[in-house]
Amino acid sequence: MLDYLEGGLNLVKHLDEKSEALPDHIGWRLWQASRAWQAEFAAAMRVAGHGWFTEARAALLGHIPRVGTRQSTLIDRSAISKQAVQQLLDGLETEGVLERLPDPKDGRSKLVRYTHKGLDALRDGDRIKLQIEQDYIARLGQQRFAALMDALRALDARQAGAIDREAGV
Amino acid sequence: MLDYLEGGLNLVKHLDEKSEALPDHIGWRLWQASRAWQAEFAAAMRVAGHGWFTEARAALLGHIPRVGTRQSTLIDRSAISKQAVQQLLDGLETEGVLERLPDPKDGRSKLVRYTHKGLDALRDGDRIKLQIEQDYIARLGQQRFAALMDALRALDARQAGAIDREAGV
DNA sequence: GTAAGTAGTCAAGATGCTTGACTACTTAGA
DNA sequence: TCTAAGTAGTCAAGCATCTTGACTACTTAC
Repeated sequence: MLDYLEGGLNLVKHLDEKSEALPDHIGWRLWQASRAWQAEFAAAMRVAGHGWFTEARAALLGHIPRVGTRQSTLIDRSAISKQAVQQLLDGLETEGVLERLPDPKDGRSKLVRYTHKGLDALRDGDRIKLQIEQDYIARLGQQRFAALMDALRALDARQAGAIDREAGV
Repeated sequence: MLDYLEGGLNLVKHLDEKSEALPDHIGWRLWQASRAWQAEFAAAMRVAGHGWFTEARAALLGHIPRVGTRQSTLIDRSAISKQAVQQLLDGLETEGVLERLPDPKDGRSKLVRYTHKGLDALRDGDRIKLQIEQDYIARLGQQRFAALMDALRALDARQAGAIDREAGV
């Protein structure tokens, strides 16, 4: 193997770029596409003045409906530990995007709610999502885009189903 | 892994209960699908005895062809800083997955090469990828799966094009 | 042969996550 | 009604991943 490398950089380059293609399986493609979307969205959000926006925070916000939610619900819903959720909420609260209120129904619990600033960001986010989607449709064509969404939704349904079976539901 | 999938289940539940539309845009779907694939793959790798396997390391290994590569090439190719690449390589070297050799052609440079252990992991990884893919095909159907891959490849091509334009190529 | 550029390293720090240990409150049940 | 168990949230410490800045060693261009 080293013989190849010692044989000259051109050969190595050739092997790298032509003979051994970069990964082209579904996992790699999904990862690349997801990263690209995240990067595009985050950049647009920063341009729109939401400098506090990060990927981790976005992932959490994706689980908070506009009407707000209980912190414990959020913990159940997101895939991370309650301490991680709490730390992210601390940051978002400091940024003024969210606020936490005591739950009048349960003295242990807290309600997480968007501030005005948070709702503004959601609105901008929706606009940016639509813009990116329009761009994707323009490049893929309506049909291929629809097929993409359809397949992704079907995959999601399959995962929920898998859990149902595991849980004996 | 299960935590994540459970999150997906709760997502569905939430839709039923509160009927507030949760994210259903392309970015969210891509993110969910990508995370699910990563989790499934990583779990299978750990079961196969590759306990050192993590997502960050996987992302780096995805850029290292079987014949190995120069560290600087790896730095160019991956989207992270050279120091981050180095730290990941340090870890993988400690785990015995990779080794670094001086480049006989360039005294500054180092060659990154898989060890026997690393090549074993690649082989298991390929097997697992195929298994997951077969599972996806079984659930989506050949046609929908092909449409998914086609759309993802088309998106990737568009991004490469965008970069080319930015670089003035 | 020297100035500029490239490859890699070392160090310090930020972010995002983890586990463990804890307080405060609610609920179930003898 | 007590009390034990469970739930909601917090505090603290630590790990993994990634960043920027400063540096050494080597190569290349002129």
